[in-house]
Amino acid sequence: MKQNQPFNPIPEPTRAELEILQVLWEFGPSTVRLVNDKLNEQRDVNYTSTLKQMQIMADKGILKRDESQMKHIYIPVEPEQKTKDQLLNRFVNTLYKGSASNLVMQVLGNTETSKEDLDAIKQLLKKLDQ
Amino acid sequence: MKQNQPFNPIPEPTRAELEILQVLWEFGPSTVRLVNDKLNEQRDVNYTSTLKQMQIMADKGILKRDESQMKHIYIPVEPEQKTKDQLLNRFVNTLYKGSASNLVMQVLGNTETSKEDLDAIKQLLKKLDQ
DNA sequence: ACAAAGGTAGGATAAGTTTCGTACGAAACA
DNA sequence: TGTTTCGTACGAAACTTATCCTACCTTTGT
Repeated sequence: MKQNQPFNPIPEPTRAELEILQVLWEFGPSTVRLVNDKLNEQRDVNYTSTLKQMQIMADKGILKRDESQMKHIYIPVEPEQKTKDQLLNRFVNTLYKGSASNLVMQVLGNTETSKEDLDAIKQLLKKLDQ
Repeated sequence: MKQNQPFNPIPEPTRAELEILQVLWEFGPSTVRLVNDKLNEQRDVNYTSTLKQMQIMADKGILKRDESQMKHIYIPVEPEQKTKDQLLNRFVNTLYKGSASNLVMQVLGNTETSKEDLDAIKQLLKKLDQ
């Protein structure tokens, strides 16, 4: 199997890939079995589908894997936050002309947000003020 | 050409479809020619590609069109805000476990936001406080 | 030792997306 | 009036995404 295209940037994860990343982010480096079990708590997926998907992600350089055991362990190459930043940036750029505050305003305007959350946001704003 | 599947919900726009929607949102109901010209300010696209794409969007029910003139006029079926809400919701759900404030906090933490924007956000927060 | 269970690898396939070539009609114009 | 320009329609092709079947190997347990 081909591995890591080292000179190309890691591509953005697709929808199914994102599902897998969520599991890895939550549970840390994992086997295909664990990931597949978690996915099946939400919807039916065949084991080999998850396997194939994770192999492809390794090919693309999204995941690396430890093959020292028979049960390979998969690990995201990029940290969770970096990937989320990347996705958030594209989202803001394409939908809000790159203006993060436009996005924030829509979020605050259109969803109910808990009091604690609002407080946390206010606090962060204060901190940013200096 | 098949039109409007009236009983199915309008699907989320794909990436290329979103590009087209952006133009229509900015310039209002438009011809394929105009949309294609705008797209070509950013990247090379063949006219018939844009045409085909917009025809497909009409098929899916994302766009409707006025065929009374030879140059058909395409119009988004859903208002801009509704489509953006939809996309935002999916984004928040898949990346931030549905917590809008998680998203907001990341945005505020990770990008430079202008003073005016921050003020606007603070004001909105105040308003939400009541 | 052998069967069952669980693992990886590698197609194959189906569906969706994106792009564009070709055909052909309508309008503009020389 | 004839040609060039501009428009739509249709189909094909290339690519991507997602899923799963089959083959085959390794481990486990009887």
